[in-house]
Amino acid sequence: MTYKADKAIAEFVEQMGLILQAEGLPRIAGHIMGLMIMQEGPFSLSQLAERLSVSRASISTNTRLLEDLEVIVRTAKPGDRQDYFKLSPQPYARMLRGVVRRMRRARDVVESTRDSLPEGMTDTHERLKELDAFYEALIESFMDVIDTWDAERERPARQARHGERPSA
Amino acid sequence: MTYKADKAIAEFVEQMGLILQAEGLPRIAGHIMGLMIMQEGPFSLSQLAERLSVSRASISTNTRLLEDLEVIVRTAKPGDRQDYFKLSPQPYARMLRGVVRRMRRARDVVESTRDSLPEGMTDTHERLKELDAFYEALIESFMDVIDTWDAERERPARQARHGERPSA
DNA sequence: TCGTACGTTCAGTATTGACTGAACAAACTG
DNA sequence: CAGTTTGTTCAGTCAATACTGAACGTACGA
Repeated sequence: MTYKADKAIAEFVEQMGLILQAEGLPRIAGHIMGLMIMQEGPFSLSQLAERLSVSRASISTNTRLLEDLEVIVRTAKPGDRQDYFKLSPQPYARMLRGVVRRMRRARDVVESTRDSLPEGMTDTHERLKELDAFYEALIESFMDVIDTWDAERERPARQARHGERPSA
Repeated sequence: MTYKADKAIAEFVEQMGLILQAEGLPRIAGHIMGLMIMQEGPFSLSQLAERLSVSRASISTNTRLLEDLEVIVRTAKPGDRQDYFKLSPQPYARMLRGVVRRMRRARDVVESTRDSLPEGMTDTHERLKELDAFYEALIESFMDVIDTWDAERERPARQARHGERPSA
């Protein structure tokens, strides 16, 4: 019944490509992430290139991107010169941190605009304050989700921790 | 001191263009939104085109886009055949609803993949469950923010409600 | 009914950026 | 040392899409 598994993997990889693309990331980054969710890995750069049928150059740039986003980590196997990649622990929470950073920048724009506003534009001031408050609420809400996830991680685990190869 | 105001408006319009663009929307949509935050309006299609120095065609498509996102509303002035546009009440909360919709679709992908998974891939199943839970938490968190904003609106106001011109 | 103003849509253009292949640098193997 | 393997980077290509100008349909006014 490996056929069903392969089909499910292929479809999910494709879909994650589209989902990540909708978030403004390269499609291949989504493919990599999707594959790693479906199969634990770790995968070498060449393995990823072959598995996803894309150039090693693309894999290189996209793994670096995902590494910057802290979604994946680069690991090494003893006695092997290749770099290996796998999902980092709590990859989604880490990714969310990046979103929060972007949102803080947007909020900063709003605030600096508000500060540079001449007197008398009280109505504009009010609208900017509303937008500022909205960003604030959103950021705080995100942080809550992240914290919850991190707390989950702290609990040292009644099950095996993610990211450990099973001995079998 | 109108110079300072104009400069602040121009800069904010530009920045909102970049911010919206980073969210995957057309830059001009950001310009429109930015202008409407800085100046209450309402603006006619032609006014927007001239004010932002872009074609009326672009304004037409982008106002329709923002209208679909429920960020702006189309209004009419008695005795004037032109369409006028202004920010809708709670524009940001409404925009957030769209994000939630997108996220629900992503979550659906995860769930349907999980359902179509053959027996034995317990590890994969686990990771998909984690992603599913993450989406769930995020969606719920968003909904909270939206509800808070809506509740704020319900309260008929100790202050002037947004979107109403103050008499002063 | 003709003329005008308005908004939409469509074909074409330009820009952005994802992806590739090739050249390259560094680290290992013989 | 020469030869391989591995990852990165860069120039070039291709596809997606934002934006424009023009043509169109519609509704209003004389």
